[in-house]
Amino acid sequence: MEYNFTEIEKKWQAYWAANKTFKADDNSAKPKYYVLDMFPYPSGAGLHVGHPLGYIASDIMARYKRHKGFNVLHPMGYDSFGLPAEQYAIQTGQHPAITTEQNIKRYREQLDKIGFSFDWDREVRTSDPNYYKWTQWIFIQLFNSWYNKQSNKTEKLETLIAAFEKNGNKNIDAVCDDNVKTFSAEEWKSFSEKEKSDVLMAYRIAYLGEAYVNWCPALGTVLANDEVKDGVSERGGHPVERKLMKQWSMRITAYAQRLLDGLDNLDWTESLKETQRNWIGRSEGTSLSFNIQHSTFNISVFTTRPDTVFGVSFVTLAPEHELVSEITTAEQKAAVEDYVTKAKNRSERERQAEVDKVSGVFTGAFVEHPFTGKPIPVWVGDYVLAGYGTGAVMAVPAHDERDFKFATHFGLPLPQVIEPTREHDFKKDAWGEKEGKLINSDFLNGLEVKAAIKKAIEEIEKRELGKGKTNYRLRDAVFGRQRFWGEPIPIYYKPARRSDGTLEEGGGDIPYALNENELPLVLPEVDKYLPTEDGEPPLARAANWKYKGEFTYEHSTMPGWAGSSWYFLRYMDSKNNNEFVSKEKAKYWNNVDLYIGGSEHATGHLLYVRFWTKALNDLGYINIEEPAQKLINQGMIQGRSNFVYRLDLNQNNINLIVPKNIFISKDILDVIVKTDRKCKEYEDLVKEIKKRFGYEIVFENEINITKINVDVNIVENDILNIEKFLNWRKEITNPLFFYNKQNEYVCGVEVEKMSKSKWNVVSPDDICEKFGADTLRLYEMFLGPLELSKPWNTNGITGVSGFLKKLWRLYVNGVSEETPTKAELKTLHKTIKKIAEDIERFSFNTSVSNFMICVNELSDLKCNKRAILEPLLVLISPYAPHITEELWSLLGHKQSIAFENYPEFIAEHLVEDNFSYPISFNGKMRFNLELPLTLQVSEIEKIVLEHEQSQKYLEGKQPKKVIIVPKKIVNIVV
RNA sequence: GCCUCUGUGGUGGAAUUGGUAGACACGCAGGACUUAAAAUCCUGUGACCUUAACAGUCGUGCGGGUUCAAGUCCCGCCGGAGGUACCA
Repeated sequence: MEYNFTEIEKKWQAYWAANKTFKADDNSAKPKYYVLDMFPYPSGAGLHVGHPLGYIASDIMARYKRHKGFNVLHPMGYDSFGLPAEQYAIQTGQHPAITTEQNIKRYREQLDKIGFSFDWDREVRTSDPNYYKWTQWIFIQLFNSWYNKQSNKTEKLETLIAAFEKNGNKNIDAVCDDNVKTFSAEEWKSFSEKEKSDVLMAYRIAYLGEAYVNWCPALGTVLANDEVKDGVSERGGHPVERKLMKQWSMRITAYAQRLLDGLDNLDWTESLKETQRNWIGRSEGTSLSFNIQHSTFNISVFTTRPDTVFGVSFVTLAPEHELVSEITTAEQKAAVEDYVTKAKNRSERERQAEVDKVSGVFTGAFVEHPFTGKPIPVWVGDYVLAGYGTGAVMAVPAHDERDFKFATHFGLPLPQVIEPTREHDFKKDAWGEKEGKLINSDFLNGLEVKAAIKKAIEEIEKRELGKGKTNYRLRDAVFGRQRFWGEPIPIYYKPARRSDGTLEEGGGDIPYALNENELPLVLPEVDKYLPTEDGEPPLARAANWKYKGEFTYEHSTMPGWAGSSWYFLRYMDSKNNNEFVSKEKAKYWNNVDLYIGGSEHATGHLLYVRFWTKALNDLGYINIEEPAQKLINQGMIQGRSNFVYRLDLNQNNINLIVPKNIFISKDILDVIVKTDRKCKEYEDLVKEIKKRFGYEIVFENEINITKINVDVNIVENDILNIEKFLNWRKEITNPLFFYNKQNEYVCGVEVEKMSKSKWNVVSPDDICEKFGADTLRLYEMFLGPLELSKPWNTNGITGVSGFLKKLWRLYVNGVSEETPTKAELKTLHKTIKKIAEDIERFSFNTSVSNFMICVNELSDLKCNKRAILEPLLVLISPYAPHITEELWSLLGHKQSIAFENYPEFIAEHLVEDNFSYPISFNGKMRFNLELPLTLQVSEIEKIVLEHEQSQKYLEGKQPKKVIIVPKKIVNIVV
């Protein structure tokens, strides 16, 4: 009987679906195991072979844990809101819901072919109103919450309002906007509705605030920091500007310290944790205030180097700093205004591109040095960022690289206050290291930098010039998107009214959240997916879309990360109509035990999901502090592009009118180029062309070659299939292929990202069709360690498919009930041990190797014993589920193999009487010697030294030292 | 610049705690079966030198070090990948 994978795989996929084999149980006595793949966005291009890599690994874990007696939750769904579908809708007018539906269908078909053990009953889609109802619900909870620094927790807004009513805000220690004024209980009570709303807005976790945002004109929307790479949008690569806008935002900064601390207990890769740490960017320092001469204003700066305070030679403000216009003198006004306007209008990209260019302008104003009282000039420079710290720095050019550049550019003094610990040229460079002794610094003189920092902070605090402070680079996350295809933000606006109920002219609008029972706020229909003529988001086009027919809804939608920030919770209870997740189910499933996905989500999704989890935890809805305990980043599978090389005769050849389609095999071309055409291959080529076309080719300079991408699906092991090639490129007529000695056309190879335009996309469907899903699964694992990026190439796939055939052959002639031999048991139990170790450390590539070794050995032993072959099937079934199910049923079983107990490792089968010792002399292995393990070390030494081979290496000398490690090695030092 | 990871045959990779470097697979070479091909099976395969056979020398990016013993640990350098960057 032949191994017919097509039939087998279809049969078992249907069986699993019909029997709901992988349905997870919410009430089980078994221990739980939650294994999750990062939410895929269903793109129009479908899956390529890189996508399933992580899914296969997680599926192996899921199936393995089922064998191990766990109740496994292994769900899948779609992050189905997003830009590409909307861009497509703009181009075609087709509703994104329709294209999304089609794409999901295609994804599902592709996923089904690979034989994953997902519990599809729990599927979720972020664009489904039944799902986004709860995303909106969570938004409302965050809108109605604030961060209490005293309890270090998110709390409901009622506790804050109650406190305001009692004592005003003077005892409140909250994470809030900087500009909140202090008020008493009486004042609070006297505030109008609008005033109260404005005050509360400064405290809410989800808040409407004015901030500099990343505005992307081409996409017509704002973007979060992690959606901007190198000054352009991550999706589409469009330029991004900084723009002051009123935007819905999330106060993630409140969680900065907890997000940082939480990392220590997570089982994530060090690099991923480092990326998050850098992104959060904690730095400790102090604020320090500088009074402006002849003025009541003062400039507060943030510095991590208060020790260098006596080295301050100027103060720099960000162009956006609010004091710039206040303090600029009349003489400098024109120059400053000019500079500020220019700086503000520069795009992010220009700003980054010109990092090395120093620019700035003097304001004409001076501050007093807080300790010496000396006047210090105030400058404006765009190397100071408005959004970080206070938007102002004290510049210490002798000890800070950036200040140094600025100072040397404008000829400002460079007072030195630290004695470097090694030779240093202050004319060339700043001494930025936190090492050395303080000089020229009054009370800090003689101190080491670290001690000086401490002392300086003490002194600053004592004189009430500032306060020790910790800053974070992390910014609040912009939450509104001026786009159509996203969750509507469940907010409407009421015009402000006075306390007597009359409309306040010009009082603005007050945002209100919808009632929970009014959710979901369904995405309305629009005539076009574009902004309105006055630049309002697409939702403003929706006709008659008003709250209670009267009040305007918020027109921006939520960002892509909203739905994915809590989906791991929804899978636990995906059908719940009353809650986003029930407390009991959240308690049972707790968090994700294994999360697999790409490292590109390090600063986006993985930070946001941790943030939402902490907030929901604080509010008491769940009892989970971190979403995923263990996380693995699977590597990227790159494309492996193939090329053909066309000889270009147009320019350099004296005979101009010759046929164009001459293709040279890569190996021959390499020889020709390397020898500069002084080789037999080139002579042959010239002859061949002459023979075929009647032309003598001559090149004056270099040989001209055009490299052409060729569809990798018509190339096998880098050998071009000529017939398919000509079929693919019908326009090529009368071609000449210049082959190598094997009469083959060898293609060139380059590793690039997998993409349609490079003709290097390989679909898993093709592999499934040609080799079967089990081979695809094994091969993707066999390719190398999961975390490593590697190019896709099918060169070794025959080895894996051969292995499955060999496995099949072990079973198809029937099994015997005889007692297995010692050798057979040894092979089996060796494999059980290895595979268990491999899985526990996620080393799936080595487990495939170990299966091969096992099957090779059993084939050599001609093993057909049920007692060996049955456990082996269970071992392999997580990796190659279809073939093992089939063989399992051929062995007479009526139930699926999926829940069979994992075979137990019995150590005694591996016990050996002898060990083959490698005998080394001076660390060099010379020969092996098989010795009984019962021997004492002294006996081993005696036998080894007396061995005839040893005599040769001893050359009659006495050994200096003999090292014997039992069951490992013998090393003799001569 | 900084941070993280990484460097092993012709190729993908293995070597889990310092203990026989190159498992397993591809490729290649030779052989069996076949009219032939495919499929399958067997043998060999790090480099060098040499042989009838044995044996020998070198070898995990480069240079040092620790150790009886280093792909593995330490120091310095070089290359590759990813992240991040006027964050005061």
